[in-house]
Amino acid sequence: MSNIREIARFAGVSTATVSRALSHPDKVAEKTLKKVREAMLKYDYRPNMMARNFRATKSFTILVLVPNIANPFFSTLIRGIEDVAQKKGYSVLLGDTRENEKNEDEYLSLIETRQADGLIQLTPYSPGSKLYPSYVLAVNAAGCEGTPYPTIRIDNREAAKTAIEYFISLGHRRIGVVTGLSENRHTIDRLKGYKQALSEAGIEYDSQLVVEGEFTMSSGKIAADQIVKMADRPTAVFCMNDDMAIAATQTFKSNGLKVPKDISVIGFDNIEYSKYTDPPLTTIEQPALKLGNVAASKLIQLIEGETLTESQFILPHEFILRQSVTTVLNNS
Amino acid sequence: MSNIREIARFAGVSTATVSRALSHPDKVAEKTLKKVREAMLKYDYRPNMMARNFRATKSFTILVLVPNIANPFFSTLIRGIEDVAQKKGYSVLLGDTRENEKNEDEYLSLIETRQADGLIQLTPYSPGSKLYPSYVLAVNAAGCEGTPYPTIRIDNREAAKTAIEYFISLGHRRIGVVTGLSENRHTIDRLKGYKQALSEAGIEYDSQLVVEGEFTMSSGKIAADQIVKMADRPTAVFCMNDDMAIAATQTFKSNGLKVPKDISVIGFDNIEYSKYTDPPLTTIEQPALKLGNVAASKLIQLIEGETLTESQFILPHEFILRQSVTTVLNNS
DNA sequence: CTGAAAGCGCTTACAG
DNA sequence: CTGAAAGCGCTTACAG
Repeated sequence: MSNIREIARFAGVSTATVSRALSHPDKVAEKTLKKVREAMLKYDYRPNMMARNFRATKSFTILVLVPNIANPFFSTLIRGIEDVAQKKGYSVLLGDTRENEKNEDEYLSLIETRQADGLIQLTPYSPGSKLYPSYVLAVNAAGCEGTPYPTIRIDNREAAKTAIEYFISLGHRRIGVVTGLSENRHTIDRLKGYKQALSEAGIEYDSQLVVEGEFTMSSGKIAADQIVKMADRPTAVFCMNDDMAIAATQTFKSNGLKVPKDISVIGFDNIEYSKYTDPPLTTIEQPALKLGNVAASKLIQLIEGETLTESQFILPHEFILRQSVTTVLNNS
Repeated sequence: MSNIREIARFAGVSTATVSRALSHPDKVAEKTLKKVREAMLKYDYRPNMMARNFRATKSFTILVLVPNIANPFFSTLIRGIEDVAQKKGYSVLLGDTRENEKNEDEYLSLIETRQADGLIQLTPYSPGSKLYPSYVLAVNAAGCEGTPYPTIRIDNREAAKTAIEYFISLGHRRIGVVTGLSENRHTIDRLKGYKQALSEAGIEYDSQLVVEGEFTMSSGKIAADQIVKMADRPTAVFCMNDDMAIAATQTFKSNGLKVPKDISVIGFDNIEYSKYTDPPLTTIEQPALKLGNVAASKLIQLIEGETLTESQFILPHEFILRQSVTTVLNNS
């Protein structure tokens, strides 16, 4: 717990020299450097980063706001953020908002009070619902079309469209969808893709087939229960994330339906669990780690004063074909 | 981006008074308070917490080190930590070590350099493998027997024993176990429970039935593949976490075994996914949220100078009976 | 109740 | 290459 003054005294130099020995060793004479280093070793000196950062008016910390850290898509993404942040000397402050505005505001104050240099927002707001003061740098790692700040994301509309087109190619005409909350931008973008695929195939959009979930497993279960009871049940269901798809699949099965024979399912995210469901889940892969990597590196660029050449970074998604989908039975 | 001096100037008072208006409003005259508050509003003043914390030589930040944030048990636990931390005015710095020592050392330096006031370590080291300098306060939220610092945990040995005893009560005699890495303290404690249950039932311990995993799904799959090929295959398998149990179950099934008819499975943790496997997984619940709550509140107590009355906080676990276990077939 | 002053542990422009 | 000095934005013991 020694400070720079003690080291200076012991090494017989000024505090300025000790500071230089640490930050610009090339500007210090070899002999002096040696003395200083010995003193640091002897007194087990560690620079006080709170002082350093305060002096530099920079916290070297980024704030990550996540709606639900228990969802592996988000936690993997966070891992991607951390990898880059750590490499570049930044720490990650975590804020699990649980989609609660009060929580979120409290976390955001960390930025206003200079405890974080920038923000990576993982909740996709509808544009304008939350505008950040201009001195906050924000990157929306799992963003969506129309966000007011730089965004890293996949093409959600296109990805959803691909899923629906695959159903259609196998003969499905009644295709259900389990969405997130209707105001969620992911929901909006993915729903666009759903509608577009239907329309291009000449299938009429039927709002009865759209069931609102909340991207949680329990909501997936509730949605599936609802679908099971439908008079004219869909033969295929697109769930807007894997958590809901996993819960829905199990719910269908426990209601006596066979997946995919009676009802096909496609998820979204490709979390690791989707590989181990029965049947293994066909899904859309979001490159979670990569999204996090890019988000962190772009945010750090902004923090360090560079300007971004683009404001939308669209990473490729991938259609992951497994066994939860089959051709529609010709029983209609 | 104004500072306390500007506010003082505008309000016509000293910086000391502005500071007091913020931290000890009761010590400031009503009229003065009003002037100061107006100035703060007008200039959109936010105190610089880096300066405040630096001054107080306290970061109001706790560091959480987690081996694998993609595992929902850990991410839920972190949520529990955050809830309490936020309430008490602390921020959570996240360090995903991936069980890599170099990563971990880098994160630990955040404490030595005063960027965090304390540490919650979620990786259960074998005692002595990592000793922290005495000025670091540490709580091992998912700890184990024999850790050298205060620990919040369940009784891992007893929990594992319960699982095995349940198998035995249904007639199982050849009981396999998929462990974590053998040096992991959780592995050690849970293995003790396994052996104890066998021994009390007069069943001989057979090391052939112990397969080492790494608490990951992929390792669970590998372990299951190995079990499937065993000449004298166990009729029941205890997996030391749900991730491995989920992967093992699916691997057994894709190898043509029926779960639980051909092979029974019990997991550990009770992550949400375990409810939606087919069959739903019988498991041991760890109170993840609660573990996090208690860890955070104990650590903050330590940081704030209180002494802990105990050094081991053992929270209750629960046996969760679902459908992945059945009586042994009388085919032997 | 209020202000002048010192100080938290660093860094850096300046002068030598 | 090195040191004296000023300053980052706060807080608090002290005096009034």
